[in-house]
Amino acid sequence: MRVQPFAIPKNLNESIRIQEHLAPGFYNKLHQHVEIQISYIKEGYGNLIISDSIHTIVPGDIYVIGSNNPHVFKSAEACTHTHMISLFFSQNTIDNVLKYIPEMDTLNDFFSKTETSIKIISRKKSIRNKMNQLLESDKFSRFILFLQIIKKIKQAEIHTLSEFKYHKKITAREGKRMEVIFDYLIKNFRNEITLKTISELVFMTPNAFCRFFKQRTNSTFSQFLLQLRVEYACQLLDASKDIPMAEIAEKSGFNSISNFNRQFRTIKKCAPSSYKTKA
DNA sequence: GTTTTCTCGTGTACCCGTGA
DNA sequence: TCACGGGTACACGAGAAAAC
Repeated sequence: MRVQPFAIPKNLNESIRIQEHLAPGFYNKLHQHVEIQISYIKEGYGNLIISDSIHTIVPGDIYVIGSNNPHVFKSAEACTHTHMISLFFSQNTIDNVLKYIPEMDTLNDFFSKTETSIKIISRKKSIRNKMNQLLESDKFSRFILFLQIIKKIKQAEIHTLSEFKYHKKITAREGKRMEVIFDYLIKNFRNEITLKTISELVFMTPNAFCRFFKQRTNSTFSQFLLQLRVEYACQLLDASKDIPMAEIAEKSGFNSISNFNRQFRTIKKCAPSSYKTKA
């Protein structure tokens, strides 16, 4: 999962870029780009890994990915169809609007919300409608819709996905390592993974690996693995109320139900049984 | 069946040295 | 200067057992 220094293809005569993604799976390469990204998941499910955090994605979700935040949308194994509408724009676009049109100053603090990446909690229906309209609109209408979407996001209740900001540019070499690490973790999190195994995979000593991983993700290897397992357990709990807790623990990669209970409570601030009741 | 407590082994952080 | 390795202390994760 090399962190691609991704360049969003954009014509010189447009300040925003609309992208419709229709494929069996999401674009699964870890990447980062200067442009802010607003994405509406129409179909498909899996996980969004962003900086130091992992989140379950389901149809209807809307995300704002901050500038240069390394991220990847990973489809679930059983997911065979994905549909996502994304909007890309640079901070300059809004700065220019604000500079010349004083009436737009209500958008002034938009960037305070998008310094990091966020998930939209409220006003999703109207944002979804406008994202859908973007596909059939001409350039002028698109820009108006873009401003309306920004305004809706500014008013919406949000959930911050990650507070962590990695200020340095991730190099190709680092990216290649992260690619190997994330791929291995995502494919094997249900099994036992030792620090020795994963550090050998990227030709590092356990000490060097711990430091490398922490510096790039603000999360320790075991914390990250734990998040992956708990998110997967939540998906299982959401999917069925009938699976016994011990089976969910085992399927999520926990060797004991006691450890599963404790770790779940640490991450989700509630016991697995109460999460199941709420789901 | 689920949650909590206790104990032991391992992962992590820190300091310092080395080499590119 | 930066990335990485070695050594080491300690925090914390994981499993067993008990309690609910």
